[in-house]
Amino acid sequence: MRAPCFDKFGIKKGPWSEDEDDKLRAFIEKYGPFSWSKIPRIAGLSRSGRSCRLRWMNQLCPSVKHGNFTIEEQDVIVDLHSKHGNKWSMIAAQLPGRSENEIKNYCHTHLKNQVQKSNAMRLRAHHGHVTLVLSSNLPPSSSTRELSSLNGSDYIVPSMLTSRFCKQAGSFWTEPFLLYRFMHHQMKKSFHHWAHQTISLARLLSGIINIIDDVGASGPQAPSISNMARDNVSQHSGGTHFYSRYQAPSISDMARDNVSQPSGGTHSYSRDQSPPSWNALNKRDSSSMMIESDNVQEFSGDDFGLKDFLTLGWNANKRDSSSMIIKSDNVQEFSGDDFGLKDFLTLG
DNA sequence: AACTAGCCCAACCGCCGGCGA
DNA sequence: GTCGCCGGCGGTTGGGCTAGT
Repeated sequence: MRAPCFDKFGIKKGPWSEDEDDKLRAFIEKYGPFSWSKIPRIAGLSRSGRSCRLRWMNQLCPSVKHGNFTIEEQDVIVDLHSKHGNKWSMIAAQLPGRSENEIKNYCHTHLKNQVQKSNAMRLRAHHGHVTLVLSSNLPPSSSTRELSSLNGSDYIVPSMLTSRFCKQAGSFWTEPFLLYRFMHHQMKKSFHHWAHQTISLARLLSGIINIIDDVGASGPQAPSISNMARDNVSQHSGGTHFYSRYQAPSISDMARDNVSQPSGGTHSYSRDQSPPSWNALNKRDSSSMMIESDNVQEFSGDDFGLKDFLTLGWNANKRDSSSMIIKSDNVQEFSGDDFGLKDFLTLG
């Protein structure tokens, strides 16, 4: 909060005192907000009319609700924002008791944070169901505090699982809020539908949770992303720090170069004809964005299922997220020519 | 315990449109 | 027509607070 001060006209700025609040409240409750420019003088406040208006509208008005947004309110915000953009007053009009400033602040913090953390996903045990929501694509500078926002029931899923949902990711980089809308209104719904309709997959997902839970509870902790950044460690695997010179094309590069997302078994990347290795993909940006498959069951099949994938030594914990959290004791299995992304994708 | 990073949010600011003189 | 005032809107700031190191 800014320290209280007076401008050259003697107008006070900065936080409101209780006394000022009382004066403003008493005045408006008695006379109503008839003229903001006159209120401060008549009410005996050394404030600008605009300041009084803001204070009343955002804090003092009895109809203003304070506290966390409910899930329903969040959904409304996401939906309306996706339709109307930064029309805070319009959004606020649909949320009785919420000021536009509050909604604006909410969007600036929560939604943008979500966008920054956009590429991997996490599984969440939720009312007995499994839901899939986006988790973090955290840059190396991300603080552990950001990571700590994952709650205890969030589990990180190998990024390959996210691929099914990334076909619609093309606009993520140009219109970030679409991502959030997509998260809540398409992905979640889509995943519910998909998970419930695919019995084997549902079993698989349940298995993943159990595996991750077991491993995460007792397994070794992956290094924090901040520590990895500090140590210039690009990837952690089975206790060994990987330093690779190979750089997979970043998603932002792909967006810049207008490279289409690989999809449906035609997995290609025009800037680099050889498919990047799984290892390399995990290094930068959202590897999962580049992994695409229409046939998710291939991950649960006998030839090479996700369960096998996990039991090959993949591990996860609850501290970090996205690919950082997934480590492998057999990472060589998934890199290089012997088992490249292409093979991985075409298995089935 | 001290330090750091960054989240949170109240409050400020500039801009714009409406309206009356 | 235009000038100034006012209120509304959206963007930005800055300091408290807190979790992580």
